[in-house]
Amino acid sequence: MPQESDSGPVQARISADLVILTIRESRLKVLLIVRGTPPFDGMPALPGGFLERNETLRGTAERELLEETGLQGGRLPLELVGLYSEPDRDPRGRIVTASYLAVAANLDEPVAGSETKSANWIDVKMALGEPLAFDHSRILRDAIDHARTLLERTTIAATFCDEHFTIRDLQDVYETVWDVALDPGNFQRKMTRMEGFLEETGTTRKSPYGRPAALYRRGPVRTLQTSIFRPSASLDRQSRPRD
Amino acid sequence: MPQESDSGPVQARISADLVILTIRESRLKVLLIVRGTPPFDGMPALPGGFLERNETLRGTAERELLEETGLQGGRLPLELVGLYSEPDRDPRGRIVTASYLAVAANLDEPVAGSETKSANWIDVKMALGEPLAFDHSRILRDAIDHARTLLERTTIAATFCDEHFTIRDLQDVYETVWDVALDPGNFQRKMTRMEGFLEETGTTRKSPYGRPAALYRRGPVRTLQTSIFRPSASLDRQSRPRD
DNA sequence: TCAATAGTGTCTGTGAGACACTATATC
DNA sequence: GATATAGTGTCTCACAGACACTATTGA
Repeated sequence: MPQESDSGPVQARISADLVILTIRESRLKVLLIVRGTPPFDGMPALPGGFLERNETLRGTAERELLEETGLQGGRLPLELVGLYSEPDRDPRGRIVTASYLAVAANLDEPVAGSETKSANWIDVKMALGEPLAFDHSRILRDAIDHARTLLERTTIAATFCDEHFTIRDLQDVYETVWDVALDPGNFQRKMTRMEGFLEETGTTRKSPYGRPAALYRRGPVRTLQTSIFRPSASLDRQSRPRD
Repeated sequence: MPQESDSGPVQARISADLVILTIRESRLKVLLIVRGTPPFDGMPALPGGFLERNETLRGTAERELLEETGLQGGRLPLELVGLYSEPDRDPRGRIVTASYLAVAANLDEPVAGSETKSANWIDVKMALGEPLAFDHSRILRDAIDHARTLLERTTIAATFCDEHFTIRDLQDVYETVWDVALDPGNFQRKMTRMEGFLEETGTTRKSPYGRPAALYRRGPVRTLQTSIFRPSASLDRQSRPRD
């Protein structure tokens, strides 16, 4: 039986941490800040902030996203991924954290906040390989997994692109996030036949070489009824290794 | 600009509310308690409890599940569904609630706790039609949606069944939760060909009439790579934001 | 012309759904 | 025998993947 002091309801501070993903130079990047205050002073961490009096936790995440990237979170899909509540996960005291996933088109360099030494887009593979503050390595890992699944079941891939994008742009998103190679012909057909994913703009975009590609914008559909197949999901399906 | 008293970090109590689903008499049921204390005294509500000093929020949910049903939550899939953090959602003060989904085989009648007038299995369609305490109607709705999706992508359907079950039992789960009719022959083939979902027991179970059915137990696989197709009966949901 | 990228045609294998059929039980 | 439930065979259609082909641009 636990001691009296070890049980009973507890107050806590609640924070929202953000995993903001984008693609730059065909690499999946995550926005990491470098902490400027203890604990973990000088270590990379996910951006985040505490729940305030008159907001929801999603509001906290949107506010933080705006501060870090200038993006209006209300217009982006902000996905709840996980909840982290281990009693000793934060040396400052009892802090429960929700993680939100945001996916953005190629953005300008972020700016460091007041309590932050710097803010940078870090290659995800690199970010997963180095130690992060708190339990942020785990939070990041969970969010990446979540993003990969969202690509199968939703149209979120389009939010990695600019407002007007080509089908090849979209294919790059899938290939980068899943780290696989897809057949351009089959991908083309799949996307154009999928009702509501894409809307034609009637315009094209020139390439330095080759035939200009048709430009699309994101269609109204958000969830797919028939999921986009993801190759090499530990199955005997042959997928060419990438590069 | 907000007033000074309206902003700034805030402490909160955190609770885990449970949506415990089971199937009784081919109907999807949810465990609802009737509150015995204000606020919402006498109203039906989801069971739940507050985060305590030395536990995770999942631990809170498992403790509550054990108290309400006698089930060891650690051995059941307990799925985080949503997070509810509107500032005025609870008249007692700032309370942030996480909802967890639990799916159980046909259980005995639950017993009422100390602050609870009664606890009962309620038909889900009925529970969605009557007012519940707090924002529990929304929490319940979100959890049902989540359960329907989990049936497509995981083997959670088996947790609605007893340890040994027939393929027809499993089909009943899908039909009840999705509210559709499936072809028995095709369902049979689909399940038996799906690697790792089912394990043969070598035994059969007699029916009052007809050929005895082979009994299976749940296999090791938890997530499906190829989702079980859900007839497009009620695919009316677009992604609703959860806080 | 060639090289490069966009996009289409077409074949093949797999799997879902429809539904007829066989198998095994009770009455 | 009839009836009910379990389970299989088989046909068709749709779609994913492989890959050859056409289309449209710049050099």
